[in-house]
Amino acid sequence: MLAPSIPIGELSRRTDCNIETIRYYERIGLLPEPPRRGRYRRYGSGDVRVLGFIRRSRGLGFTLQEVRALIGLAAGGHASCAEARNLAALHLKDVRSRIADLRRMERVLADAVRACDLGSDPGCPLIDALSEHRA
Amino acid sequence: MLAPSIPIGELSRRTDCNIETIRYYERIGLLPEPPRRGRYRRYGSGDVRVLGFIRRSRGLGFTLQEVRALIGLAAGGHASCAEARNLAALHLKDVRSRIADLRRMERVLADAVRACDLGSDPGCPLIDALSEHRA
DNA sequence: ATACCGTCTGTAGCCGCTACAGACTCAAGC
DNA sequence: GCTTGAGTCTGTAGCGGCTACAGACGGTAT
Repeated sequence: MLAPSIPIGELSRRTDCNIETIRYYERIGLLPEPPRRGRYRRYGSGDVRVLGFIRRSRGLGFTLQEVRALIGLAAGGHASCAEARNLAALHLKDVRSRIADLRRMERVLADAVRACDLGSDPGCPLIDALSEHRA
Repeated sequence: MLAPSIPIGELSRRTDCNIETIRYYERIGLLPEPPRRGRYRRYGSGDVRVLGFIRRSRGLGFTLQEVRALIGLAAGGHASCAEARNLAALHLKDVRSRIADLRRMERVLADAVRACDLGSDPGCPLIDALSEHRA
């Protein structure tokens, strides 16, 4: 095994992850503290893999807590698959409900913008919609 | 005009807005400081309307900055409609791009969960997808 | 009198970063 | 050797939009 030799800047470039974010992940214990050459952190290819894993998980919208769990499951054996699946399924539900929320917003906004463009309304359709109080 | 007589708890109930949030809005200058009876805030029906407006705007995903602008536009005359429309159109774009992001996540997650359920994979499809490094 | 609810202020926490300031290390060029 | 510049370091504070206390006080009902 080669001694870890990747400086933080290069890790940042390779994983497309901000340097500050890398240090943040270390601070909160998501990434292990790497060995140092003098005061400088030095990373190995394992760190590149782990950080890549984290970034891809984040890209799917998992919270850092969930990422923590996923890393644990990834380290564990085959048996973890069911747990990972459940975590993903739960998160998928959440993603879908957020999509539903956004779609509702989209519909109302699009309607309001369209009504504004038509200009047949005496007032402003958007402002009116926001002002109206119908429970 | 009646003297404002609605205590904060009732305003909270009427607008379905947390008491702490109401005070937060006041702190950041989104809601005006109401008159007080002793140390207690007293609100009027105008406040109910404004806070309702704020809550509905938030419900459409507008940021507090945008809400601030919308309130200004609502106070201004008819001429503000075009500006309000543009604000909404801009925000709509943002909502749509967030939907697109979430849909990408949804697709990947759903695929992974499905693959996990099939169980034909030697490893865990989700963990593998997160581990794989293909740029 | 006492219990209880409502309200008050002030502060700190949540998430996931991001953005500094100000110090240092190190290699290359002159 | 001396300077310059890029990279890195620590520590702290900020963002948005709340939310959650603690601990004090007010007003009403029993």
